[in-house]
Amino acid sequence: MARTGKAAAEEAGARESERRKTILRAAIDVFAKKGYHGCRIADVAREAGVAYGLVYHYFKNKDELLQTVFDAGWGGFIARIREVVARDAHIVEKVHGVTQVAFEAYRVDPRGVKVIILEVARAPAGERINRQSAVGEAIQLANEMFERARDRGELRADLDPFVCAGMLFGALEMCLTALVLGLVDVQDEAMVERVQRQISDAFLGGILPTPSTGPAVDAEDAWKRDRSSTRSKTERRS
Amino acid sequence: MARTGKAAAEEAGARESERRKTILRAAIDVFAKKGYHGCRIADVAREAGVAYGLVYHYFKNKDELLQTVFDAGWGGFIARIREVVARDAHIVEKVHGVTQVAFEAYRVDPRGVKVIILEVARAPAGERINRQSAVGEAIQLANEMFERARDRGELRADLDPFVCAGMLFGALEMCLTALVLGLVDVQDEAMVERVQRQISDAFLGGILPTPSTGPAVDAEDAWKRDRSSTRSKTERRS
Amino acid sequence: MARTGKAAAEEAGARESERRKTILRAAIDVFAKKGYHGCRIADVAREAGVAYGLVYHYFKNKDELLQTVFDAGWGGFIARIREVVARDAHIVEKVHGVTQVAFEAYRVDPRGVKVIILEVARAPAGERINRQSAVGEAIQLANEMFERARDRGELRADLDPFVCAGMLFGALEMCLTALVLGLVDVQDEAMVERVQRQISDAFLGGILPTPSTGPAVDAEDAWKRDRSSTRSKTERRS
Amino acid sequence: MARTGKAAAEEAGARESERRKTILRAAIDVFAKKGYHGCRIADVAREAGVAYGLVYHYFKNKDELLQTVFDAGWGGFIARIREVVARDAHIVEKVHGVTQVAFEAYRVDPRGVKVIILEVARAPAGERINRQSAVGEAIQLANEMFERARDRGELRADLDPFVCAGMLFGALEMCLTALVLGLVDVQDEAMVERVQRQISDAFLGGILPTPSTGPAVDAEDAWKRDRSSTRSKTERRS
DNA sequence: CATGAATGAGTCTTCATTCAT
DNA sequence: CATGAATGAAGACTCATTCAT
Repeated sequence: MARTGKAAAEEAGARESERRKTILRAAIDVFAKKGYHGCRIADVAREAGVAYGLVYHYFKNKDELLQTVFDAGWGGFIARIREVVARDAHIVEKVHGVTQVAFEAYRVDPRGVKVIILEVARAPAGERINRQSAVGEAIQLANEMFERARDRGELRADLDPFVCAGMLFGALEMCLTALVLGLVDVQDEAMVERVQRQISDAFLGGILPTPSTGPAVDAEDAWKRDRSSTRSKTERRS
Repeated sequence: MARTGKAAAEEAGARESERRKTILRAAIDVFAKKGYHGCRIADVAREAGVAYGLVYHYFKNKDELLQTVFDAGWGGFIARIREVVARDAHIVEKVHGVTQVAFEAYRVDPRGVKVIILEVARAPAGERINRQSAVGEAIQLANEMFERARDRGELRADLDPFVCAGMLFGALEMCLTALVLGLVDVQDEAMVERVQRQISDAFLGGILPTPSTGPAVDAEDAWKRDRSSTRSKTERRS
Repeated sequence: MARTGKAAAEEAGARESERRKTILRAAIDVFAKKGYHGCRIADVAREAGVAYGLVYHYFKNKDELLQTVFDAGWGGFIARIREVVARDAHIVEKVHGVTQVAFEAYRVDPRGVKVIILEVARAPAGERINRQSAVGEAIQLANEMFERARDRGELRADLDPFVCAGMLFGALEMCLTALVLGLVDVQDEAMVERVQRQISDAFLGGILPTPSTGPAVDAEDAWKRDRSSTRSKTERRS
Repeated sequence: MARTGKAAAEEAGARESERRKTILRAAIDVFAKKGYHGCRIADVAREAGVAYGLVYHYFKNKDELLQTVFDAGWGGFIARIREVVARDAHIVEKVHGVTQVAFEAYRVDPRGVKVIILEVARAPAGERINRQSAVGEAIQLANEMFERARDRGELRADLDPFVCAGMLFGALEMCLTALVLGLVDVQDEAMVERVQRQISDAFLGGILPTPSTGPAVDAEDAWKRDRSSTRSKTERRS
């Protein structure tokens, strides 16, 4: 092939990739702003500054667009989590690592995280995206991590690894949700940093084996005394 | 009581209320099965075994249906949470109380919880339900709880109440999500009980003030040594 | 059930059927006027004087609409043909019967016949309607008819029943096409009658066993003499 | 001939013509396979192994593509028919000639014939191709042929030339349709030959003047006795 | 109260056609 | 000539909502 043709092709390829990225970026922004169901392809096209039909040149349909957003974002996230989990390190380091990955994702692309959390991470039942490959996948991964930690004696003996996994990701997700939804004024980077650190620390404080029995003892008694009364108050939801 | 007009009217009222409840119940089930956007009014009507248009007798529109599901479920939940928070008790008891409320809701109506969590708790931006009255409301409530606890010295000094709130609800929500999505085999009530207990304990272990410095110290060092390398690995999202 | 409810239901049922028929009729007319691909659902709705969406209340989609037109028209046609074929009668009577059925269909609903012939009878390959259940079905039917006639000695011995079938339906279809397309001025009913009679007669004249060898003999010689020259002229289609 | 510039130009021209033919051939095949409306330009391009836009270099638009297919195929067909009609020969020879032309077309390019028959010969009303230049044109041509035959006394006196024309082309078209649609196993060339011969013979048997009154007489009586009953059975189309 | 036929605005999706390279 | 990215008009289809009975 001639030099020109090749160069042109490369340039075209680059431009194509450019366009595709533009559209994907626009989709993330629009999804973050109006939600998946609340936006039209036209919105994405307008946001991307391209013609209506071009979206369909790069993506089969609206669903695939969301899928791609999901795959790119969540896939990268999971990959980094996996890398942390695979390390041969103490659970303390791993928890810090997971937390770091989650917050770094937020710092790099808060709107992307918003879409992942709000639209796909727990996509409503019956939707295209399999939740077991989203939340479930993450939990499974963390589950393995905590299982190994337990086997190495790095975990409180009375805790199920699966519960630890749920708690860690739950804490991360909910706190990021709070940031994402603007429930917390994220004036400065320091604040985010601070939240991140607290999550790691508090979580670890709860799951590491405690040499001394700790302070939870008497509290437990208070709880037991109160429990039945609380329970009886529960009614069925209409 | 008279058995005449008044009784008839009551009976009629009761029957109406019955219908309404039937439809609401059907809505919860259908939302849980196919998601809010994935179902049609016709689905709700079929599930309830009533005629198409009857849904509109009892509910202004599809949104109000979801709102009502939300209000009934979430409203009740929040009310019970509020009751727990209002108690003059140690934070340990309160945390146990909040956890108990959440799990009791799951035990009583798992599908209702599913809908709340998946459909409305963090309804995508631009949707009818104000998220600040969902997740935000709960977090705010817990925030106050932890603030008071901090003021009473029941909380680790280095923790923001708001982070504690996020962590608690995050842990609860994620673990319930796991149950709700069937990620965990919920063969028996004992398993649920066990998960509930672990969440309380682990969470409390992380947030209560520690008399002894605890075991986290050397781990922290390991973390600090590793941190920068982890950080540098973060790449941009496409 | 109360008298009123029943009457209302019946009335409603009748009205529904009425609407459905109206739409079907409109579809036939619009298909006849603009062709299946050339018309929009909106055209059908407008022609029927109903709202857009109502078409979808009675028919799953555009295709089903065409299918229904086809089933109603062609199904009835085939049924009548089948009745004629089943008669225990001389092939002469049967051919007259088949011809009569075809022309009667045209007299009763020329536009319906037009749609059947132009749009579905030989729907282009890859289309929804299986042609083998259209043209093929008719030919198969006639084929059986002529097979029996041959067995009874009512057919020229040198003719394949299948060819007879093709010739009969071909003649009918082409002549009806001519009428339908307005290639012939159909001023009066007498003209149509006349065409019908001629088709039967000429066709029968060609397929009935000839006592005397007839006049075709020397013609055959002329043909043979000419044949090779004609053939050599054929070129390939680009 | 020089081997320089002129040859190069010719070669270029030939190559262009080659491309054009490739595309046209691809169009015929794709139309035959999926129908005109059922295929996209992309399908044609893929089949031809050329780029998307190249089709538009050689053909103004999709319609022109079909038009060209039609013109090439039908035009050639009509031209040959015209040649046969123009001969100064007995109607017997001419009918054999017309039949021969039709079948030869099928032998040379069955898919081309398929497209002509299914897609354009009776293009639905409102379509680009004027039907009077397709079926109508052929019928008109044959009409003249039979008119002349009638004037020369070569035709049964009671037949309209126009009906003869319709019957001949109808028989040809329907039998070719049967071949084209695979309704008949066309294992061998002999079968096709056989069908061709039978059509000519049977058709001629029906339209040539019969010296003796022939065998149709009593059949006619049976028909007349039966007719009214058949007629009364006609019902309305839903 | 109940019913479900009727309405029609809102969107997705397709695909012929153009155009810059 | 060739390519295929870009355009956008056209139209099928959905489904929330209304309304007459």
